[in-house]
Amino acid sequence: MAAHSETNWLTEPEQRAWRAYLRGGRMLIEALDRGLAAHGLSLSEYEIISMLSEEDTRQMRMSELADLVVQSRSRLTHTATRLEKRGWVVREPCQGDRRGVLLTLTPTGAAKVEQIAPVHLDQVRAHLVDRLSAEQFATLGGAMENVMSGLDGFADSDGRAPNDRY
Amino acid sequence: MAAHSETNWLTEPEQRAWRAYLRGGRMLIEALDRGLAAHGLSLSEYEIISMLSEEDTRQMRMSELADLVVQSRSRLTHTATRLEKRGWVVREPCQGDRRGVLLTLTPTGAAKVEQIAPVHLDQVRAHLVDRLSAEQFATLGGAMENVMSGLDGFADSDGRAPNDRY
DNA sequence: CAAATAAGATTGAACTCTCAACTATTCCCA
DNA sequence: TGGGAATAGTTGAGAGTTCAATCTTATTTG
Repeated sequence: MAAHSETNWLTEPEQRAWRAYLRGGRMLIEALDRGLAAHGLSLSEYEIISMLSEEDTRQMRMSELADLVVQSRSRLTHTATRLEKRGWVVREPCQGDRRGVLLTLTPTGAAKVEQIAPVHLDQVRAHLVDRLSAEQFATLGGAMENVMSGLDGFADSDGRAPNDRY
Repeated sequence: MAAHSETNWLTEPEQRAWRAYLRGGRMLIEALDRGLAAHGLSLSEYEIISMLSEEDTRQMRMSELADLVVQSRSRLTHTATRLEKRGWVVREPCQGDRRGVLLTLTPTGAAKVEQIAPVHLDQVRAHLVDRLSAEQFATLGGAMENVMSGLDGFADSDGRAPNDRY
């Protein structure tokens, strides 16, 4: 057993796949972001109000939402403040836990989601779904679920890893 | 044929795959970014010097590099300036086209890439490659190549789409 | 060939995100 | 039950990114 730490480089096909993932992913996100920018919001802003719109109460705890959209709590705080200024969300106290804040979608915000959703969906189709076979897409989804489960709880919402508090 | 524009929502499994892609992708990038942050650089900075290190001349035109790593020219200009301050790259005039700039990896920069590459690779393996079957990973790569080719030339490096210049 | 247009890159101001520090509340347990 | 630790969220300053305008050099075309 070689005890030395020789680097196990990626194989040629692995290398290629990894590059495609990184570059293609960046291109996709950018395209979607620009698509939404034409309607006055960014992809991550859309994710936030869209997630809220799917709750039957139309509200969610800040930290829960931060985890869901993979943003730091601090970032969500700032973004929520901006969204609040635009009238799309409001903060409500969370009864039962006075530390908590419920970010709540306003009717205006809900209207915005409904207006944007079909547009955004078209772009997701055009750039992603329609470019893949059903099987490819399903495999992609499964793969990313694997990735997610491996990373679950990897870092908390403010960037400190679980084992960072020694 | 219904001429109305009713929204064709994603099917349940499509929805699930898309969400996994978005969330898993964000988690992955974030994990890799943090992994590199521990060594003093961000993922996108690493991408830049890593791409340069693979050229036999160890240099690349700004715009070509910007396209490769999917950053706007402006962003690359700023980032290159910061990398230059750290001594990892230098700008050189591009003979043959006096508009051009060749971003060039310094020996120090090359050393940094060599130092970081194995670390980064381990993280890519741990969070992505090792979590997927060979077939899943290959399919993922192929899928993202499809996405890439669909988006190729979709927007230039400063964010203006090809058909934006009317 | 001169004017117009395009391409390569930069600039600086506005905006967004990160990081560390901080307040407040709740949880744990001795 | 009280005090330490963990959780929820915010803050502000610094770092990074975007956007539109600008400058310079190449290329096109009338």
